[in-house]
Amino acid sequence: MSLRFALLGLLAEEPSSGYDLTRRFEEGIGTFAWSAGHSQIYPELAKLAAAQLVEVVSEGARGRRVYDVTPAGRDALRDWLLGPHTDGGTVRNEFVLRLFLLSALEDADAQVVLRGVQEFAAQQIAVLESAQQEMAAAGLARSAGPNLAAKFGALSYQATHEWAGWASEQVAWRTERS
Amino acid sequence: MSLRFALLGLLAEEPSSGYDLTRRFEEGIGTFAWSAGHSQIYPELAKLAAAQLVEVVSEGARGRRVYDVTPAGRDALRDWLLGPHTDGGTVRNEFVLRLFLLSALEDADAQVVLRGVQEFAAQQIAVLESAQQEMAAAGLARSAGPNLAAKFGALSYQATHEWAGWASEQVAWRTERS
DNA sequence: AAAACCATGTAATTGGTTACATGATTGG
DNA sequence: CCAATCATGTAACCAATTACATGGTTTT
Repeated sequence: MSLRFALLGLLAEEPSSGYDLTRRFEEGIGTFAWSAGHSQIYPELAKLAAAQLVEVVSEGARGRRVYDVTPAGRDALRDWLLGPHTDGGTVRNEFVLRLFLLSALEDADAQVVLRGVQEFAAQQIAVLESAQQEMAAAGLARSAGPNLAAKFGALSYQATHEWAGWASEQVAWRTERS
Repeated sequence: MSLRFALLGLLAEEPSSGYDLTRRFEEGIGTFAWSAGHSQIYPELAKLAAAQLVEVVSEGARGRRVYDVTPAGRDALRDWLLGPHTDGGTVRNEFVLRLFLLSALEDADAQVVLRGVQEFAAQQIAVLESAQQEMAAAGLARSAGPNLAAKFGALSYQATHEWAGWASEQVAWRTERS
């Protein structure tokens, strides 16, 4: 079900072709929230169009078809976003899974991984912050979506960075005690 | 592939039955990293046993079978954790997806959701912190796994809380300008 | 005795990834 | 004219969820 709404939301932000949407899933939204490949996107767009939640608004070269949400699609999206989200849905995140399983490693190995994680997080923070400054400098044409995503990413990586530091201390403390 | 390693990791921390593992996926690891239902776990345990990465270490009432990782399983897990993790894998997180699509809502609606998110995050932080204090008070028997998870959760929710506040300001600013 | 919970499994369906397939357009 | 990229689609396979199915044990 989530893919439907991801597509509706992306189209609500900006009308796009299936190809465009595939690219957009490789950016912020794909890194932190949800991703999909083109082989999943094209059939889903067809279904959404059949349900009249999206429609083709222009056709271009190479069979390119740009979709936009219909008013019905906007309503469906709004209902979903404002509706009850009791369970938060299932989560799949291989990166975080690795972090959670670290305690299965010997201390020295765990420290190596934790240092790597910290480095990676620091690097990502730097990338996102410089991107944000570029965007701000390039004028006010900052659309909400990418901006929200970048901020979310920066804060998430900061949390990861801090966690890795804390975890590393815990492991060191455990090593000393033994 | 990830499920295999999730199971190996959980068993490395503590030998468990399929039923136990199902419950454990409903806690920290399921909320932040990876989850699975029993109908996926039992067949996967059978496959892991066939590959000699896990083994049955005891049988109890009601056909209960407790599994533990074998040395080969431990090696496989270690290789995976220390191996190259170039792409971080795909991410699926419905909660975060909702956040990313918020910009499709009208400002007033978005503010309602953002306030809800902030409240939820604050509440989760409180729950996790009190749980951690309880654990600390209950003595030193704090195993690494749940502890790491709780800390990760607390930091993640803090990031979410901060993000929601920031996003709310952004939306308010956009509202005024229009 | 009944309800709640422990404990395991399989089958049917849906969701998602990888591989296969084709062709147009643009830039160098 | 060649390579890169744009653009769309389907098929085969694997992963995951939901529904079906059974029975033992503990608690009230």
